[in-house]
Amino acid sequence: MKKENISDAVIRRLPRYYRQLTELCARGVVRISSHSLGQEMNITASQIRQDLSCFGEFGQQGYGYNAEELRAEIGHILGVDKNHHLIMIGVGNLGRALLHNFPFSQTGFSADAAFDISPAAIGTSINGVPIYSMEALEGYLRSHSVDVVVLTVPQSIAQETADRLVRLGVRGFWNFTNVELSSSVPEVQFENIHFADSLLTLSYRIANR
Amino acid sequence: MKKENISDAVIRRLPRYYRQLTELCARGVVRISSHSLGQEMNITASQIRQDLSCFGEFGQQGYGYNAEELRAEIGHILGVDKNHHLIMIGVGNLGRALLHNFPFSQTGFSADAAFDISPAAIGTSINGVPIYSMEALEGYLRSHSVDVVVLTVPQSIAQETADRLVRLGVRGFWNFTNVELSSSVPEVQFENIHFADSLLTLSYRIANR
DNA sequence: TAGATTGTTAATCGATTAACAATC
DNA sequence: TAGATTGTTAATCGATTAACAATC
Repeated sequence: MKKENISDAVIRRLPRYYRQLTELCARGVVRISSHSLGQEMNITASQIRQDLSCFGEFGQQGYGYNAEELRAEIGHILGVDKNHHLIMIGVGNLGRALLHNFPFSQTGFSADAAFDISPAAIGTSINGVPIYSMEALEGYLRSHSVDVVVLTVPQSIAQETADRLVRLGVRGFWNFTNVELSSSVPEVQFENIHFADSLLTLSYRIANR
Repeated sequence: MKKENISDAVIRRLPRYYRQLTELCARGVVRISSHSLGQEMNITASQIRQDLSCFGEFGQQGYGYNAEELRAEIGHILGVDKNHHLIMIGVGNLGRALLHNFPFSQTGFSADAAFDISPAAIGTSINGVPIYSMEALEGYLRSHSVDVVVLTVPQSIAQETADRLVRLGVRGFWNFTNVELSSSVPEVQFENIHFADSLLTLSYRIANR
């Protein structure tokens, strides 16, 4: 029975399922039960079946799930088969690293452009992604559709940059600025990567294990 | 009343409290109640008081909390006043970006060394952090104490590298490899930054907002 | 058919929120 | 003192786990 409201915890497990199934498929596994998938992932079979039941019925009694099929279904739920358009604001070390290494296309995104204030960077491109000046932002967004902005700008201008982009119609932010961003426009989605928060939880755990 | 077992959810909120309090202190705020802190963070006052009560009593009835004091207490719980030693394995784009930009010292860590296989990189240093060859790892760990290893190596060698380090005594991993690592040594702690998982949850949300 | 495993309902567990006596 | 706010206990809510009828 499909659910209306799906909890954040469920959504955050979906990419893990997808990752595990991708690996199983690569290993040539054709068929997998919730029980054995759970064993591989350290999760109960119940939880897997509950999670999946939020989105539909993908298995078969007495058989389990077809790995390739389930992988495709979860990929579809996550949107890896979409062609989302993405731009990056701020091309420092981290931005460069992402443009060089992150598999945007495998996750359903096409990295179309980057923007920076550095005169040395403007006009060049990284891994095929052209870098424009920050002044070109308005013009670009008028003529291109952008689903997600990767924010890799300095903390000091993070919120104002986000506000500017929201005014231009952007509704999804992948936020690496370590600033808690917010917007008065309710449908705007922020996904934060807070490196420091992550390391601090590790710091706590190594001291209290 | 201090608690024995503290849930992961609580621990993951601590850095956010710390971050918010740091900002409040910078703004010159001296005194803060759980209620007003909660408003700023979109969290209930109850939850804040519950969370803090896991670690001690830091407030005063009728007054609230001294911002600077509470910040210091939470910082202490997280270990920002420790001098943890950290090394990095794999100095690609992402590793470089972290060495250049991440405020290790502000989080209680000293980045002591990095290791890579690239002959061009070995012998150089980044932001004062020397880069050694992977063969030097055993010797280094015999003579230096290392609390956390930042893993920024290719996926294909992630698990074997982790195993090698566990054998050498490492018990904390900050894992950027996008591989689900595990160890048979129970006290080993992994903290994962899975960029793709993060972006995929955003992909889901912009399609289902 | 018999065995296996699903999807779903019910039971349990844990985390969040509310309430309030204690007290600054 | 009166008002405010804590720390903590109790109530609620939601998420995880267990159970099981349905069925491949």
